[in-house]
Amino acid sequence: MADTAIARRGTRPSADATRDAILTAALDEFAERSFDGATMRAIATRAGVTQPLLNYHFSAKDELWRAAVDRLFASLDRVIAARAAGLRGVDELTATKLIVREFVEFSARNPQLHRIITAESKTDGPRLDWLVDHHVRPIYDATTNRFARLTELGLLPDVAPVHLYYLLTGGAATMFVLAPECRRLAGIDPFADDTIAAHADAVVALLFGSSEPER
Amino acid sequence: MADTAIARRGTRPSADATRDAILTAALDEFAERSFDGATMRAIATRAGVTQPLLNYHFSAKDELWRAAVDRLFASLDRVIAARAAGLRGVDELTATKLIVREFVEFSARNPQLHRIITAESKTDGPRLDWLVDHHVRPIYDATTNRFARLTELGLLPDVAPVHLYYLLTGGAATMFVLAPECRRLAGIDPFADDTIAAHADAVVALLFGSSEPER
DNA sequence: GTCTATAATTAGATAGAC
DNA sequence: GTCTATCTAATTATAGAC
Repeated sequence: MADTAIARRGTRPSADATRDAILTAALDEFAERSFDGATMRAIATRAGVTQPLLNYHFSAKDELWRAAVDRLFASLDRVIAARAAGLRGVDELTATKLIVREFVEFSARNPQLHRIITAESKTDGPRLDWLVDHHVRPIYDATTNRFARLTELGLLPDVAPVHLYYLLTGGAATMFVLAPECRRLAGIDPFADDTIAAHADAVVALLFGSSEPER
Repeated sequence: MADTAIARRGTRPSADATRDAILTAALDEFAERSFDGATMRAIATRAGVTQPLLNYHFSAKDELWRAAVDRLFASLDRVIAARAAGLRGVDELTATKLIVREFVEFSARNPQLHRIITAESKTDGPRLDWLVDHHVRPIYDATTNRFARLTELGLLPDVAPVHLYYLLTGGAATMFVLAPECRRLAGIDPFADDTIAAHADAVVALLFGSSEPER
């Protein structure tokens, strides 16, 4: 991050803000319409600039996609690392429950994360290769290692970690990924604070069999 | 189904088989690449016909999409109805566990179902309207009514049905929707028979707290 | 019914002025 | 850095022969 700031020294003052606006617009468009459905023109309009300017800041559509995804995962990593750092000394089961809650909350505040993962992970291709190698694998390894330790301690049902991983990520994120559907079906706003908290309660209760949320 | 057969009486013998091949190809393409990413040419090639023939059988791209989705949901409805019919007289908890297992199995054998739902339910639009009105709402209502009854009997944790619905559908389907990712991360084939069975076990165990699969 | 050929539209990317 | 104008390629859909 310091690197890029240094690398971009000498650019005009507005450039960084423009780059940022483009990345935000790109993330939303890619998440809502998937890679093929998102057009460079739509992203430009959403960012309040003209379309060729995107090709000035990012040489091609898929480079823009990678930059937007990088920023999103950096945000996730920052949030989870900060939460974990505040839990040193706490027993592993309680720490895991609280990290899971943080993950549910992040999934709700940033539905783009799982929308993009889902869109790209359905089919093999260069974007999936990149996504797994650069971002998903470290998260998967850390999560399944944690589950394996808890299962060994008898604190989780004896289920292979890969199943727990997809139960957790799918169960936590789907209501927010499918927010427009959820609004129609249930008549509720999944992004309301109390709905997010209730969903976090439900995820933790089903995974760990506890009905008492801890904070 | 009898209706369409009657309505199409008089067509040449090969027409029905061609229509069917097109629908199968369309479902796979739409599921893998989403609506915008799927091209009529790719569908035609996969079906072994030329592109303009799709516009002969289906007037436009989104009519083809609807026809393919209709056939898939008809298959789901048939499978679940058959399973439920075989469970008359069985107590509701056991029946629900077995229907959930059937649903997990169907999600594995037909990952197109949740791939298409996910792609379309991220954004409001005419295809989501149609999808919810014609297919998802009846399933949602039946599922949440069942959950509400079981919760009232104390057989499910006291969690609002909408949360259970998204925990179930997301938890059951995600591993199969993201099969290419899962292969890379865990090095396993999620579509292997024993993996599907293990995932069904895990879903039932976490939802209903039972570790003994029933059949 | 199914094909070949093609029209009309829209996409991503580049050239060049300011 | 950001714009206007435009190129090339690819898309859906239609016309018309067989």
